[in-house]
Amino acid sequence: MKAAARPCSIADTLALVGEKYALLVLREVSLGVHRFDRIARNTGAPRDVLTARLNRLVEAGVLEKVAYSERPPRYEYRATPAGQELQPVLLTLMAWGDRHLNADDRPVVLEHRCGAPLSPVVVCAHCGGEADRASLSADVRTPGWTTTGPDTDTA
Amino acid sequence: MKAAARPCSIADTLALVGEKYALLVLREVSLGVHRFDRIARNTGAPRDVLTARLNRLVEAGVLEKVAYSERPPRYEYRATPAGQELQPVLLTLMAWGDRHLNADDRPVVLEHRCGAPLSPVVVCAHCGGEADRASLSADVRTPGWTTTGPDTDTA
DNA sequence: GGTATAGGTTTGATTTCCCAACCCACACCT
DNA sequence: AGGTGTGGGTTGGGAAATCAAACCTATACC
Repeated sequence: MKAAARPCSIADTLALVGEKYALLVLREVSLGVHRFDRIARNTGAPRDVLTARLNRLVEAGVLEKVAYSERPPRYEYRATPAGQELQPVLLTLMAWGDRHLNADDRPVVLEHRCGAPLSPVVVCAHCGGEADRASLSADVRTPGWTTTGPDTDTA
Repeated sequence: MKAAARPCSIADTLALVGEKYALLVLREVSLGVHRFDRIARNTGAPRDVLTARLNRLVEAGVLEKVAYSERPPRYEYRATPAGQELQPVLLTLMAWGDRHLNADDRPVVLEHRCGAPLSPVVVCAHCGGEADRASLSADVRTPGWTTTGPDTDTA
């Protein structure tokens, strides 16, 4: 047996969208870029890799193919509701890069409906308080996996 | 010339933490697992890959090596402030996986200070309103790059 | 007919990833 | 003193993913 890793939704999500370019494809789609050629150029993904990513994301229900031409048959890629729910991941990644990598000039600035440039904050849906390190405690539900690792591991 | 991809903080951030296992390493550190062997087991990362990731994350200022023993010299890895600021990325990834991949039983449940199990929501720091697709508009600051691509396009 | 566009597929070279084995310095036990 | 265990890696070679460029199919445009 092969010493399985910790069961975790982060790992499961990354197994789907953690491959190279997958999240950049989602970025483009969510910016309104829906067609193969343009996604390829905007992300820099090789075309064969892009084909693989698109198929996988469609299969996973994150994107869907929508016909925009009958003759010749042509499709574009749009985010499903599940795909749109990945937007928070993109927002938090962007916020971190804006702060730590591109502090002096941000390549893209999102404007919120309220009129301000968006700085995204993660809060608790229940109380509205910020969800940072200090305000959270983990409840690990898999027997043998604590925050400090599996106790006396079976070798 | 080589048809550069869109300038973007998401891409820049992923160039750092988008390689395989990088975010899982961060997950472990943020769960209180700081040592090489245990991080290796809990993430499933091969040891050489883990060595490469840890060095890269230290070099990038996301993790730091802290000595916990002089003789023999031994180090553990801890998140810097910059590393702690990646927590929102982990939270949003986990939330998506909890909802779409592990809806029936979540492997880890985080409890917020308020007592409720955390469901993280991304809001605008300025007005506190939720930041979803409909409430955002993009301002692309790099000449030639719009939301529809570098040259002409119809949405 | 010739050219352009859109969305791929194929080919072959280059990078990563993976995994088992090995190494080193020390602690602990006998 | 010798043997065993632990922590934190490094090394080597094979498997898999990525890359760039060329190629293919179908249709529209001139």
